[in-house]
Amino acid sequence: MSEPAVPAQESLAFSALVLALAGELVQGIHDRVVAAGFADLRPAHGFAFARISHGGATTAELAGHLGVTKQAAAQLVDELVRKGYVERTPHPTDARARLLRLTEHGWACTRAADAAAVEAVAPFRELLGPERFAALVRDLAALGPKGPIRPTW
Amino acid sequence: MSEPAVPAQESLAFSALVLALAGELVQGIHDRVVAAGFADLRPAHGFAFARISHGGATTAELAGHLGVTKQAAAQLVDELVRKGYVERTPHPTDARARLLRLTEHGWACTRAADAAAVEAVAPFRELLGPERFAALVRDLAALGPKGPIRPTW
DNA sequence: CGATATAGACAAGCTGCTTGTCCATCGATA
DNA sequence: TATCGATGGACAAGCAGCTTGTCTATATCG
Repeated sequence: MSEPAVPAQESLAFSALVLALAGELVQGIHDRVVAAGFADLRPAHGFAFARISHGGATTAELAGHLGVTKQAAAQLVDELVRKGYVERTPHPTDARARLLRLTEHGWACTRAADAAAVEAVAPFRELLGPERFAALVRDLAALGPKGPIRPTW
Repeated sequence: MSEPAVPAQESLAFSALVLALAGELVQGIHDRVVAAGFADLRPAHGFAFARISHGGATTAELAGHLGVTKQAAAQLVDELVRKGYVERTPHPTDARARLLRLTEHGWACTRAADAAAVEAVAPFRELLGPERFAALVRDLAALGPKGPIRPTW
């Protein structure tokens, strides 16, 4: 075995770096979103917003994307509806289902989260410079990670 | 404002990619660790192992690193002790504190987790090739993310 | 038209984390 | 050395987010 000693170190460093970076991003984004006035949300809600804003989501569908049970998703949606971020509208073709849609407040939060993400990433971008940063994003994209899908936080 | 339109897109893509990648890594590593026979652990334990294996950790210290309360950390340590991964030893200079140490079983798990991380990263490494992957790791390291420290999952 | 699957809701329960309180011991200071 | 605030750790109670299990209404396929 002992052949890939350096690659192993590199791979370990890679996962540690990605995990550390993700933690820092989550924290940084969440802090800014809270500071922007959306203090009644937690990081985990981000993925739900992403899916709902994409359109065509039902509660069961959302549950699948978040990797949780329907009840957990229903509870989360309930909370977001109570807080005015999401509304349930009748589904055009399925009388059982309810189509989820962001309210204006929900869209405002989404915009704030996007701005927060850009701000949180800005120092990294400046650290590497535009070219190297662009290359970094390109290489990360090339890895084709299959899923925000699962929150895991 | 509208000046940084493309950078904004790029920054958004960056955070989305890092988060997606982190989720995939967590899942991939955890699955392999479970498959290696350590089924009684959850992803969140990883950070605790990392800190304890580093040496010199007490429960309160661990709590700080994990970003949770002392009680939560104490509970987690209790569980790891019960399951045979960690042992509490007397602290050499502080009669209040207990020094945390991995057992042989704990070290075995750490080795399995490292191997799992390397395996989980392998496809990415092959996708980019050794040179581009090394450059990627170098650039990520240059960002100097300050903390595994906080689990957030 | 009948059988099976699915969207969503209701109920109960568990687990991981929190806050609050307490004691023993440490470190600094008088 | 005696005292006092700070700290490591433990105990207790409570909460929030998630789970499994069950039910109804509707959809879809034979």
